[in-house]
Amino acid sequence: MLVDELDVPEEVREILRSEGIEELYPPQAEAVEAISSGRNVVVSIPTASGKSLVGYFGVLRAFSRGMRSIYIVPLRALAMEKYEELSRFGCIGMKVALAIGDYDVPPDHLRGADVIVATCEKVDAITRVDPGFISGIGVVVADEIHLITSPDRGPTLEMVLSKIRWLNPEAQIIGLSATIGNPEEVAEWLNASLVVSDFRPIPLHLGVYDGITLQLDDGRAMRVPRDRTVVGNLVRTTVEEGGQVLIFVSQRRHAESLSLTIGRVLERIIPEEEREALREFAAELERMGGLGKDLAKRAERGACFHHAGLTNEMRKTVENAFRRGLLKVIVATPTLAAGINLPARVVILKSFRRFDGWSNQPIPAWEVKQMLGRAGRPGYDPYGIGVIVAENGHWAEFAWENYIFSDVEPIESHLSSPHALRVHALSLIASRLAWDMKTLLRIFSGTFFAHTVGVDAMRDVLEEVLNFLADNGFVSERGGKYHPTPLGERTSHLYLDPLTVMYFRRAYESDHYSDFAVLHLVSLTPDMLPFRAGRREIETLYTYIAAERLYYSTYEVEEDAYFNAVKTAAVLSAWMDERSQDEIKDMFSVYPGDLHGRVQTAEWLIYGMESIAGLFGWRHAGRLRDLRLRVRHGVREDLLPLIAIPGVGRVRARVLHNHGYTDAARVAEATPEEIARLPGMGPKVAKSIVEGARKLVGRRG
DNA sequence: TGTCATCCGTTATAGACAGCATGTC
DNA sequence: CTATAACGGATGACA
Repeated sequence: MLVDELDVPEEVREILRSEGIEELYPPQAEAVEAISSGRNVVVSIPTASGKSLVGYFGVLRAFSRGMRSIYIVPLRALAMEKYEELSRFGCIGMKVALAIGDYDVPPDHLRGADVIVATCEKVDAITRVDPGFISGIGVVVADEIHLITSPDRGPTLEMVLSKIRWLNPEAQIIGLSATIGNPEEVAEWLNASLVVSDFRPIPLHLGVYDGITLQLDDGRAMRVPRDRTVVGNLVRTTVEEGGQVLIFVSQRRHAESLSLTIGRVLERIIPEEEREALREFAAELERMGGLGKDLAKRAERGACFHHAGLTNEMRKTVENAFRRGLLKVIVATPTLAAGINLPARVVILKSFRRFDGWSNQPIPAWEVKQMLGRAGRPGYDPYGIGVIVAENGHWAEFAWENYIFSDVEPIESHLSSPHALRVHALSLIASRLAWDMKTLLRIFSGTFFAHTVGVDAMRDVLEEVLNFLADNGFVSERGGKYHPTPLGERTSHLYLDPLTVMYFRRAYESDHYSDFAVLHLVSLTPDMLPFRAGRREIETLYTYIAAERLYYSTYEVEEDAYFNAVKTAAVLSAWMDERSQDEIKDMFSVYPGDLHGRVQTAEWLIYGMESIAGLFGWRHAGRLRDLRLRVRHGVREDLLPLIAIPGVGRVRARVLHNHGYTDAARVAEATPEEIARLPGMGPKVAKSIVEGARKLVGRRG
């Protein structure tokens, strides 16, 4: 099918042609045809074979027929990517909105949008507050629908789709998936046409490297001597031929050390004219400080590491340099596997076993396919090569058998877990979509779980969960009918796990207050992933326990969890004590990216705690606001009056404070020239800060 | 007695969604 | 195929 035949506005066809797309790939064409029938569609095709375009077609077709659509993705970074790509079609008058935790567009903005790109949790949150929202939606694209199989987040995706079908059976569902073992089951569940294909626009060769021979699945074999890093020569050959390499490892430390050693391999083969650009790029990273320096050291030689400990800025910088072809190698942890689109000619899976808390387990085949599937850069590479590194003959055989010559696992639902049912049963009752066992089961019977396992299998857990919710005041029960209590309603709207609220209650029932105790409490809840306290660290953490009166004692909680929460609270305290990211890394071995993530979670939970405290008439509720702002901005108490000024964060606020500008009013009285004389403030910044302060003070009256 | 090499036991291990109201250095 | 690499303390050789 040619782009010219595509049933979309001519402007859209022009945009596609301008990107070099003249003709659809066969599976794309098949999917487009299926979507045009108006039926639900499940598309299961390999990574990097143009799935997004299929989703975009669904969205565009909806728009041209006057319907609104939702594009559901699993990651915020993906949401931004899709948002940007869809925004290109703005010329046809289609309004695109982005709805994710951080960048929430106000609901009335969402109402005016034709397409909403959102994470599945966000869609869930919207339907909780306003179930009627769904009725105006014509098309729902569920990208990466295989994520249903994820134990922690899969149930949400499954419930979101089930709720949409329940509330709006007319909505067309388009499920996009990488290759999975049981696409038929998914299609059956959604009553959808199925498009399955293993077509790849750029041929992909898979192989296994044992340190001696690179054996490919088409029979070719090459002798590649191993170097100290095992894969050094593989990398060198590829880069010499003008390709780029993506290496996946299972530990951050490995990513950092391997990228350093690989750099020595590259050093000799990168031409002089590229080195200058690399030095510039390294200087850019260097300026970011901390980890940026580690990156810079490697960047000069054309290799970098990539993991979730990096700040978003560093991640994006590294990704862009790779995309521009400047960076030759990225050594990454699985962050990059499921994330944004970043192909390379050669993808090497350096270690396919990952520690799961018990032992080093082989990772599932679908993850391996997702990583290796990134091999082959459209427009640059004639082919892609995906290499699995095996330490010995045994593991080589394992790789061939389980990863190359075998099908990927079927996806399965984990909706019947107590955690998932607790959260989703409450949300259904809170949004008044269900009010008794019968109505709950009716909605749950539309889920993938019910389709594959049967709804009866969740009955017992559901009953337990309902008792839990009733016993603890989240719902009230009379004659088998459940009503949400104000507590249940707040819990659901705040998107909190009821168990988290059970932890909050310990504080509400206490007359005691301390910032540290609240941080510890928040870190104990199931909604926070705490930092891990090392064996050695625990000793030092006793200092905090001795100095602070916490809401829980060591005897009430599992020991590890207890100390992890103490460490998390200690890190957040250090952040609020205006320690720099470098200091925090030295003190606690916590990376900036991780810190930022926990800060955000803590802020959300403190907000939740603050907003529920009223229901319990907690005397100390008011103190949570200051704590939340301090966590958010990473400042001591005395800076709170300053960080309200636009353009002022923890650093500038401290500078202002040190020079006698202790609140917004004093800043407002200053002249921009005075402020500009302070260290680190340019005339431009000074002007905007003073203006911001004046506006702020003026608004207060 | 001080320094360095080696051995051996110990230790740590990937990722990332959500509320609300607006903007870091 | 039951991890494993890096780290840190202890020990011992040697000057």
